Amino acid sequence: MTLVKNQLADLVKQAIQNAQATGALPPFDLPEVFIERPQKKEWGDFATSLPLKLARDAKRAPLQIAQVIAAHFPPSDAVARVEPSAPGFVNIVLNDAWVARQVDAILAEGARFGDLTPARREKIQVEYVSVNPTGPMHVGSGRNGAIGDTLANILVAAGHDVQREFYINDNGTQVRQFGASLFATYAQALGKDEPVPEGGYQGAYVVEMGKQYAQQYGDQYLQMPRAQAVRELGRLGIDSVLASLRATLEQMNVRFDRWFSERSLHESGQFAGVLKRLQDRGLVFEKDGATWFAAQALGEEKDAVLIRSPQVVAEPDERPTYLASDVAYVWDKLAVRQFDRAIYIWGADHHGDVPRVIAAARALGLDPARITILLYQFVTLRRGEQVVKMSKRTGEFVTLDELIDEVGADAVRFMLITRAADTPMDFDLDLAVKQSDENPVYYVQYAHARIASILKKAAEAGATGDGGDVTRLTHPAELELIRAMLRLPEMVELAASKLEPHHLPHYAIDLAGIFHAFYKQCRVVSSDPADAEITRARLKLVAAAKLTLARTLNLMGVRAPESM
RNA sequence: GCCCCCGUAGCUCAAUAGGACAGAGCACCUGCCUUCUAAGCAGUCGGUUGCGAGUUCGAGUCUCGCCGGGGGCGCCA
Repeated sequence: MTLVKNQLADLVKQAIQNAQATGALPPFDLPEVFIERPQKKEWGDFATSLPLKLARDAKRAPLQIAQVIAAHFPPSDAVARVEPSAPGFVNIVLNDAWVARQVDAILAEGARFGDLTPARREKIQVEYVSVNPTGPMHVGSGRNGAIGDTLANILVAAGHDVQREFYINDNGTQVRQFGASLFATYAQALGKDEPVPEGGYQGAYVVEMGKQYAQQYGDQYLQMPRAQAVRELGRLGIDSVLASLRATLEQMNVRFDRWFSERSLHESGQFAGVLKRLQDRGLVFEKDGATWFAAQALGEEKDAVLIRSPQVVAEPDERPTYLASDVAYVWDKLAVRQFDRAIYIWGADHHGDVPRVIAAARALGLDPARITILLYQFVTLRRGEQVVKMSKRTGEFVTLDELIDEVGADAVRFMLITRAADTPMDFDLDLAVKQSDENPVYYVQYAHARIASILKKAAEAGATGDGGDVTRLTHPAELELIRAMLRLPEMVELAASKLEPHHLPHYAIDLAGIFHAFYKQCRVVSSDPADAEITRARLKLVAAAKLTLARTLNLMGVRAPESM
């Protein structure tokens, strides 16, 4: 479907060219025409402030330019009126009959309504969550997953080839540390006096896991060399944590195409190859026994360590830093797997790492414009006035699972994507639970369920929308509903181009509200034979509305229930 | 000290590339269920967009300074 606003932009362009041809406007280069949605209904369905921007080049007063554009506007069956408006807007009002006919167009598109055809179909990777697999997820990672998965859905709708990936941090010190903590709780479960090491993982879940391993494997890990037991328990622990992360994420409808192991970057020699490339470009040096990336040579503030020195870290496989993996990973994404774009969803606490990854990409000869690192701000968890501090090391936090249990997966996911990513979120658990009944997500889902109920009632009465004449839809509430549905493709375009999923839930609330108002004013299923035609038309209308709501909910990863 | 993000109604947040009189939900108050789901509808109340300058025809949005909150500046992960 071509976006209405793109068609209108073309018409505005033609109007200006027509005016220039007749001499009503002087010649000048046409800037890109932006069509916007005005805030007030009186200002029409669409508007452009182009005359205000054109005033200088056209050497005319803005309002006069608006008048000229309106007077030279080419005829279109979609447009009823074009009105100049002070101080220099052109307001465009759609033709109601054309609007009504879009119901048939929407129904024809079916579940694909909202899909776009991009100017260029790109191969895009979205990498999200990627939380350390050493414990349960907290709400922050939930925000990551909700944003990433929704964004991936949006990019698919926008016509791109999207791959969803979870990067598993299964390399280096933390695996051993996690393993050492598990070894301790495991040994404790078998009656040994074995304290959890300094800086180890302390949570109750570590104790739980230790007990479970003791039950499952007996004392076999006490029989082998300690270092081996620690390593094996570490990997075992990561695998079982990953399985539970996956279960939690699936509850929220967050899914992945691939789980990518950090360790594989080192085992496959990928990192070694990338290091060689950097060395060939003279961007690697040795200092104090460590191997450094010469980021300063690329304009960064500081150089950064790629491989720690043996004096500091004894185990060879624990020497590569996070940056080392990040450098190999970005190479893998853009050069090996050849994604056109790689989108990373990171917590704001990693913002300091952004310049180094970008610098590394440049150093490897990759175009940094292909990389987007989307930072989302922290979620502050409160219970009333009290801030809930979270730390995986101390094991003190509210898990995402607990939150989902209390509030529900749909509500959690909806709340987490409703705020713009760069807005720090305040999440009051008391309020969230209290308000879960009145959460906007239920308002939207309720609209969908209501339509399902109407269609069920209609089916029972033997009424269908087949052959309905949608041009009978002339009630203001009907037309407003159709106009609202027509905004879905624009929302997809907006959210995809700006990588801002939060527009979707706001649109959903809007659309649901307009449906509820329609529902109050216009009865769909009527037993009066005189209403047969309007009933048919309205059944088409609500079918289209149901489809539009369902699509919007699906894009957000939220269920569209048939009943509530 | 330096760097990044944020500050909008009592609360949680929107505001599409700088556009028109800054909008929703929650909370509060007033009405509305004999007909398709009242998890609903209609309405009331609520603002010096943290403060002060600047750029612009036009600033919540851009620039500078200040105030407040969060985060980051390791051979941690």
